[in-house]
Amino acid sequence: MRLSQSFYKTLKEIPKDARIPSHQLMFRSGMIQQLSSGIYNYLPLALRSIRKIEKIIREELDSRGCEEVLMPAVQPASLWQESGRWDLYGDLLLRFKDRKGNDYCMGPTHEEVITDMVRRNLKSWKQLPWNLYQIQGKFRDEFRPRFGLMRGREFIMKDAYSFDVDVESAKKSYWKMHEAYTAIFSRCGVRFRAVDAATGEIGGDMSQEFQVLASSGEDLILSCDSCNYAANIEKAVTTSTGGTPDETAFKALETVDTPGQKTIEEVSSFLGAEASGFLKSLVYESDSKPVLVLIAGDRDVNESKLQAALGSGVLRMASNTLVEKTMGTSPGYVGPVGVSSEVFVVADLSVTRGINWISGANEKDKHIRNVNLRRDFNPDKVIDIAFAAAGDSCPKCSGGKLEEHRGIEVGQVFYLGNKYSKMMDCSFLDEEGESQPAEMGCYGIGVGRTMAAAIEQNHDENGIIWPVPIAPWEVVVLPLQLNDEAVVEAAETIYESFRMAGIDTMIDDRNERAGFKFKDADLIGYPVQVVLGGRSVAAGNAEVKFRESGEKSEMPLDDVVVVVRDWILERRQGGAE
RNA sequence: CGGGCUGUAGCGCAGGGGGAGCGCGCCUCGUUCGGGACGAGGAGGCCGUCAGUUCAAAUCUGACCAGCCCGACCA
Repeated sequence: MRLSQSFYKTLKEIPKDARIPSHQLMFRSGMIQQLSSGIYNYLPLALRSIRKIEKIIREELDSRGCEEVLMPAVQPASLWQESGRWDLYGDLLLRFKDRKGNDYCMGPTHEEVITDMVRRNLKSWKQLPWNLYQIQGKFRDEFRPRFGLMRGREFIMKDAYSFDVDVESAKKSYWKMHEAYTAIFSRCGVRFRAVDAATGEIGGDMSQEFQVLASSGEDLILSCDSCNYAANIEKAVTTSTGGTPDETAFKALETVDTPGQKTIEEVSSFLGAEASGFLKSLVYESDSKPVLVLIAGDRDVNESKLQAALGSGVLRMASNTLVEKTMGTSPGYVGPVGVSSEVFVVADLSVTRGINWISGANEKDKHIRNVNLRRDFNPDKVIDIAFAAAGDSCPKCSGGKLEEHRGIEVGQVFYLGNKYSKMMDCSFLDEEGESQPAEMGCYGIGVGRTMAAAIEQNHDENGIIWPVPIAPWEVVVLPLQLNDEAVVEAAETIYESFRMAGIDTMIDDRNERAGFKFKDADLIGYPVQVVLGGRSVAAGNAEVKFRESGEKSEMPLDDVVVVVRDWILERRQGGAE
């Protein structure tokens, strides 16, 4: 392609709405432009990269026996009513009516449609397993779109769904997709980790996210410094830290006045005690029933763990009114001692680690010292409901400590079970002639987000540094003096040779000054720049610059194509560390 | 959905009751030509929309719309 004819425009200044590097660079390099909040045009540069990511996905999935389909972006409400999600999905679902007044939505995901599609065709166990995927635009009316393609409302997603005869083979399908994802992201040239993930409303306990490591990531992940354990903080397990507390060291309960001191911070400084010695007592409302939650003062409640532990549908912090009604005091003075047996009490494992806690006294302006498990309160459940944190012991190996990283979730694999197949009657006859619901899995990859994450991870102050496998163009040829015939001829010859060699090549044939072209080339991030300047060409040479290392080398014009081609071919298959 | 901010040329911004401006970008000419050149000339805006106040509104008031930030939420 000739840059002089290309539909693109670079900007020197950073648009004010772009906050993170990938967004700024995609904007500045002319890859994307915003049409509306969270909705973008993909210009040629961006689309080329996206197509490459899609090609990698297709190759890895097709070679593992998956088949591509394409489902509609617009979906009838009836299917969503059947699965029960028409009411559950909330405002994230963009709904509208057609001319006849029937309800529709823009598909935010395709479990319903695929389940419907499969059930029309599935008769016998002999047909399975199936694994169907598509690459589709999805729409989710995000509360807060941000960071460009990182969290848009309309976005390109690869979603796949597996259908198996039983749990065992469904898990095989799951791990096969896990393997495919590992191959895909390696080939895209990003540094990533597969981490245990929370399963949200769908339930089940088998799900992993593929997280690209980047400081701007929205997700917090924890990984062990000595084994392969890694999990999203939403999911990361904490373990009990102590043995049996020494009951002989229990001291007598003592009520203290703490006028106006409500938060752990306030009370701890008022009493001169560490936050870790406090028993934080929170009242939640789980499916309209109050639950008292106890946790060490230096820990935070992980609501997704709590929700899973309680098996609740809707979980939220109780209103002040409900707290008063349940505990007889306002938030700030709530504690576990003397709680009505009507109230369900859940304690985090951290509560077992210490003795002589300080907690609220269930009386305004008063706290109690020396509160002890079993002697003074008996939780109905003691279970891991805390957020894990950096420095915690690894739940999987002995001696390992957890480290914290930020990540961008680019993919998730999910074992679904038979929730949808049961709800929507997607079943087959097994070997005994019995009707069985299919065991399902679903698997997503954010295609645009993967591209953004790659930029987030691979850039410097001058611009993007594309990994070769997903670079829009692999090489740019830069003739520096268009009025120098030898330069132009050398550039055109090399450009043609690259094209013949199957290298994706751009030639910057614009009549611009050298510095201008260099800046643009660095910004757009071509992995290789072949620079043809008057002096070098006169000496029979070209200069080759590698974007990532910044390394430049002068070489004979005749060698350029072979050297650069070999360098590119070595890297096309990706394989980040 | 709560709290906050912003809408003036393609981008970044200044102005703040009576002439619509600056930088970058764009067009023409000349000089320049290896890290976003310089000079001269030029094109480009219903100052987000609608209403109100006023002799007069980009400017004041109100409503609405849009975008952004913080929070809550999230496959």
